Amino acid sequence: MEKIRIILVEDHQLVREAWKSSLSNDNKCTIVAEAENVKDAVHLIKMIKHDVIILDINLKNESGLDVLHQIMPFLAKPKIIVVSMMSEYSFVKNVMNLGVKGYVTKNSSISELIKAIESVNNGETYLCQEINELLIAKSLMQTTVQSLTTKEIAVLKEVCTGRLTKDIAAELGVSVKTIEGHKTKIYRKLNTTNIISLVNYAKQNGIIN
Amino acid sequence: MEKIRIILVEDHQLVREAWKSSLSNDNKCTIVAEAENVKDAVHLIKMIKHDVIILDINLKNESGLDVLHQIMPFLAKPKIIVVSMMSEYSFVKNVMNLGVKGYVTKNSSISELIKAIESVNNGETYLCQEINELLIAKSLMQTTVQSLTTKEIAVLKEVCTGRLTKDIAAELGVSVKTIEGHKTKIYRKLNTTNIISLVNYAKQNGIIN
DNA sequence: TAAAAAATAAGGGTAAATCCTTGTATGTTT
DNA sequence: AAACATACAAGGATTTACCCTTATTTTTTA
Repeated sequence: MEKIRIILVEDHQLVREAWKSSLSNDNKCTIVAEAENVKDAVHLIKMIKHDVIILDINLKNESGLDVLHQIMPFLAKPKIIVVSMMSEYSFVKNVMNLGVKGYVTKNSSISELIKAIESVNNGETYLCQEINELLIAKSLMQTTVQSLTTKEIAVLKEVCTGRLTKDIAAELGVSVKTIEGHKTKIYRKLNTTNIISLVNYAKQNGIIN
Repeated sequence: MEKIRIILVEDHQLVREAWKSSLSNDNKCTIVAEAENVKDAVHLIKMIKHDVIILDINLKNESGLDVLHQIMPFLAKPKIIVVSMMSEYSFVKNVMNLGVKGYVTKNSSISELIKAIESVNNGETYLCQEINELLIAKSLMQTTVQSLTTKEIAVLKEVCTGRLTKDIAAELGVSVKTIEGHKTKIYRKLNTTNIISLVNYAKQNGIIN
């Protein structure tokens, strides 16, 4: 039987080596390439024949999301498993909407990762236990946060850098009052009154990294 | 020859299992206990006979620093290796000052982790390549940030939660003007004018997690 | 396609944050 | 011990942020 060919994108060498040894023990798959940054990952994915991509989202100073955005247009039937520390609903949702087929948190076991590889390789979708439970809980509660508009997201991005309102206004070419209005709306939608929560929300939803 | 007995504190099962298999391949050490949260870690460290503790600092919703604070008073000659994503100078410095003997970033290789285990077990101190280079660079540059006072750190902690100045003032039992003064001083010392940088500094220096 | 509902833009008023300055206390150097 | 430096506390003045309201445009829905 053919082994499943895997490209591994993970910045921490310690973790990468460890996974490699665990996966090769399993004997059903083989790692054909490794990358620890966005540039290498995109290059290797385009060049090397593979079945499944395992992609860590939290790369050093970069985001695995960039890898997704850059490679998706080039792949016919992408079989991508995202491995992430994030287990927030909207973050998972956004990632899955990019066409990812598997989502495994770092709290999962090796056996779950292997299950994910096999499922995704067979064309199925796989979510780890933790995320499955999260989605069920979420669909039962339905306390969806009112989603932000394009302008609001643009403003939120700027706010999260710590810029002054007047500078954001200059940057986006509108009045200070307009930006303040957007901010008020953002605060109301996200049901908070402080920047820290805004930054956390932005991080959890992949608006910033 | 006796194997080195290791207690492993790491919240991500995926990483924990992977390390376990890598370390057992090495054949010089054996993992006698594992923990994935502060409470279990402290308990196991007190109860189980061991040589070296491998401690991940970034635990889910908790900090490995708490483990350090809680166990240090109970251990005679603690042989602790911290594994962390953090490679900021002052964070490393603070951790080492708590009596840690080894510091390995997650960018290191398995062989570095094994070297660290052997060194620390022999009573030596071990820093991984990355941190070694960092310390050398730092000692050459000497662009030390003016350190914060006790009050300033207390205020910074509160500021990082997003609380209003007047609430912080009430909490600490001083005037709003006093807290504002502290904030101005903090901004000046850290050479910035926005909260976001403050939060980043606080995170990097283990003031918040 | 007309009506309703948001999104965008901005003014006015108030609360909060920031900076500058002064005073007191505590600690350090020579 | 006197001179100096630094930490802490708080007042005054200005800037910035926040919320409420209104007008115009764009998008949804009936």
